[in-house]
Amino acid sequence: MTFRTDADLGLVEEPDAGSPSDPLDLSGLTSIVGYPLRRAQMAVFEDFARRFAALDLTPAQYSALVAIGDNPGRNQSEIAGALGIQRPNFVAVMDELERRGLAERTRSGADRRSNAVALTSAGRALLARGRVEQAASEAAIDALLGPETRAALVTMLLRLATL
Amino acid sequence: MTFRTDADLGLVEEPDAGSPSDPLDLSGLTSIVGYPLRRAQMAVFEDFARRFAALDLTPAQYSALVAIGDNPGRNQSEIAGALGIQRPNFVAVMDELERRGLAERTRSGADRRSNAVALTSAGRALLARGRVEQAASEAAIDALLGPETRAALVTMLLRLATL
DNA sequence: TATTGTTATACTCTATAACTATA
DNA sequence: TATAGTTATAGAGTATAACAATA
Repeated sequence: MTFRTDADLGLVEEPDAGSPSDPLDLSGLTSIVGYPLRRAQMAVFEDFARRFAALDLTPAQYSALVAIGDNPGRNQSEIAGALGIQRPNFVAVMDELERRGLAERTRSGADRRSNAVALTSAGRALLARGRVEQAASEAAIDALLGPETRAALVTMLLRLATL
Repeated sequence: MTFRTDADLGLVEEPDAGSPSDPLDLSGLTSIVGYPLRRAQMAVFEDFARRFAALDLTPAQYSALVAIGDNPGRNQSEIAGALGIQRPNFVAVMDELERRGLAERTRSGADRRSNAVALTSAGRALLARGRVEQAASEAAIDALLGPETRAALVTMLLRLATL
């Protein structure tokens, strides 16, 4: 397995910049991890928004569905903490999921301060549709990078997240 | 060169989650590019904020300094477009850089609608200090991933940004 | 006293419409 | 009419303080 390590992939200018003038020199930015990281995240999240528009799910909502579905019975703080979402901000996420009948909060018997959260059958059904969309998104990235490189990228990003 | 492709790097729970309970199963998220991408960006941008606090520069401000410094005489729209920043939002960035005496707008003679932008000597000096901080940041990532893997990561991210 | 869920709030980032002055 | 810069504004996303209920 080989990786091209020369920075110039013809990405010196935006695809949607619009201006027909000479491309700018962004070599001072494209080589420093943080900048390509931001640009890649913008592209992937735009792709996510397109694919999940029909399901009306934001990244935060989808990640909550996955986390709750794979960890039923946990409380809000645990789910929010694992997702890196502040507890106060997760309240609105749960409010919306509950309003749409996708998830439920039930006052825990053991500790009546906490809400055990779980998916409804509608939530599980929507999550299943989301996983199909997500698989298509990964397939598109596989087509762009190759499956091995995509897997290596995920490993690198998870390690980078420990910085 | 080899890359570990197994997903589990012990990243199933947040370092700062605080809760001493069982770690949650986030395997449904950590394998799908978008989620590790977001977490990595959060970590790298927090690192950036720490390193650049003394220089009082946000990522957007630093990227603007680099882009202007490497492309003197271009106009605002070209710089903003290349950075993926909406033109209206770039006005405030330039306002602040100009207020701090780091950059200047000069009405172009050829087309008096446009502002040619350039760094002042103070801007060039601060940019030089920023590049030193940035090099230290890259060195920290090198220490975490290894230099070859870091370079491969940058290449992958630039390609992913074309999705 | 500490913790869970919650409210309120503020601050940043981002996106769009519309204005002005130039072309 | 079209474009560069600008203003105003609205919507996300994210962060902290403080409160009520419970432990």
